Amino acid sequence: MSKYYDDKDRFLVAMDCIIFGFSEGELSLLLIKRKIEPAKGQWSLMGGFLRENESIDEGAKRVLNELTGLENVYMEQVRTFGEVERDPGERVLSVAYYSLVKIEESDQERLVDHNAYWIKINELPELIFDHGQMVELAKDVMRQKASTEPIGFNLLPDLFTLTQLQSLYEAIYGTVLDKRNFRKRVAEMDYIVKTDKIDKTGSKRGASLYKFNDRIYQKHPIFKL
Amino acid sequence: MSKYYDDKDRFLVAMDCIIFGFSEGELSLLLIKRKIEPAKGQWSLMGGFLRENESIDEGAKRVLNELTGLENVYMEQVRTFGEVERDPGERVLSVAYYSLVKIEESDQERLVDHNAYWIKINELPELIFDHGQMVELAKDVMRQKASTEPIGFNLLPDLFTLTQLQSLYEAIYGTVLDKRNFRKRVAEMDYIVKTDKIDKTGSKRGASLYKFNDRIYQKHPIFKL
DNA sequence: TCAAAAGTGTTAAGTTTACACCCATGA
DNA sequence: TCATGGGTGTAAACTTAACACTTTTGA
Repeated sequence: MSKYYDDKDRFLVAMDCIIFGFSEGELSLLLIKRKIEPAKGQWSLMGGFLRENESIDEGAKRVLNELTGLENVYMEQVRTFGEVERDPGERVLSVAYYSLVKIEESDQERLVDHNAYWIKINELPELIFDHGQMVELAKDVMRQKASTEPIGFNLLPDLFTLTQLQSLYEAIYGTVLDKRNFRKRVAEMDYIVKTDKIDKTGSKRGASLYKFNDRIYQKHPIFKL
Repeated sequence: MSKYYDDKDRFLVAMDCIIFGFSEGELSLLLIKRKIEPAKGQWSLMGGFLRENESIDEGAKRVLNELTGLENVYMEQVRTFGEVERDPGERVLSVAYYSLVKIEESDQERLVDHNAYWIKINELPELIFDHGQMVELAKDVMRQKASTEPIGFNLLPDLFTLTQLQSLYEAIYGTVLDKRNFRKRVAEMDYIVKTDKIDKTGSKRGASLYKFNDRIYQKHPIFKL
């Protein structure tokens, strides 16, 4: 099998997932209270080991799917963590991925099985190993990406109000945005399309529901929020 | 040794280096014309395999040092490439790093030993495997970083003229910049310090030499070019 | 009828861009 | 003396930020 590289070291490779969700005006992460060694009882990211027959992107998707049951989720690699002693049990490289999911769509039973909970991003517990570092980096990378590409819609229902959209971006940036300026910019993006549906759950008056149209976006892929 | 992870697959892990240099107003990459299999005779990035006793950052530095003899070089991880068939010989994950070096400082003999050449970035040959993709991504990541953090100075001599600095950023962005606007912005960065030295090699009149003062930068780490 | 969220334009401030000439020197 | 790169300021265009009131409706 190995033609050229027989004498080289080989490594365990894990994928760890920073899973973002959005609800009640706040970003959350899906975290695991570990039921097994090592680090039993402590909080960690969902992770899993890479297999021979899959790419690391596929591996990350498999790990995410195992926990949430979700397919076709937005995922992006953050980077690989490779300190020698990062896992005290044994040397493991870990490729960190972040993903954006709609909280309501994840499979509740699987979350229970894995002892997983949505934790608000401003109330994160201490995490094992270097998972805290992974989360910090993932937040930076996600924020940067979300400001220039329309990935935020992955965190919202297919139909959303402008108030929800603004609240999402306020959570991502950690700032308060001006409603009129925000809506002015949204109005310039013709791929954020107003539907004739009204959401009555958020207010008595009701708010128009919008959707993101990727086909239109692809024609003029300019985004800035 | 392995306490928990006995049944998991293990992988060869390489570090591949996208090595940027700057001369004559152009960015170049240090590329290898391979003398060994696989892909003998083709162009590739400098790479090497990760060892048990080193972190991936250390591994990348070792690989860069082996080729150039340089230490303390600016390096940043780009991301990990992990398609199953990316190396047709055998499955290998590769962590791509880019580095910024001063061309004159690299050890000429080592370059010859490795069959390495500086190739202008607009004249790159086809590269093996997914190295072309790595280069494209590294360019994006480097450009982005160079626009918001003062890493470009790693490509210039310690003393440089404003014309050289402008020419560097023109090469990084692939655009022409306005001389007066450029100098206005440089003047606002008090960590780009004018020395009393004059460079006479670039013009008859002579141009003031400047240096980057990291101590001052750290006090107000704001950079934008 | 009133509380609560939805919706809507204008102006000032700040930032970015465009642009042209004189200077110093060595050949 | 002249060709070459070094060095300098201002005004217009554009972008961003600040700001407050009216509408609708269910309780």
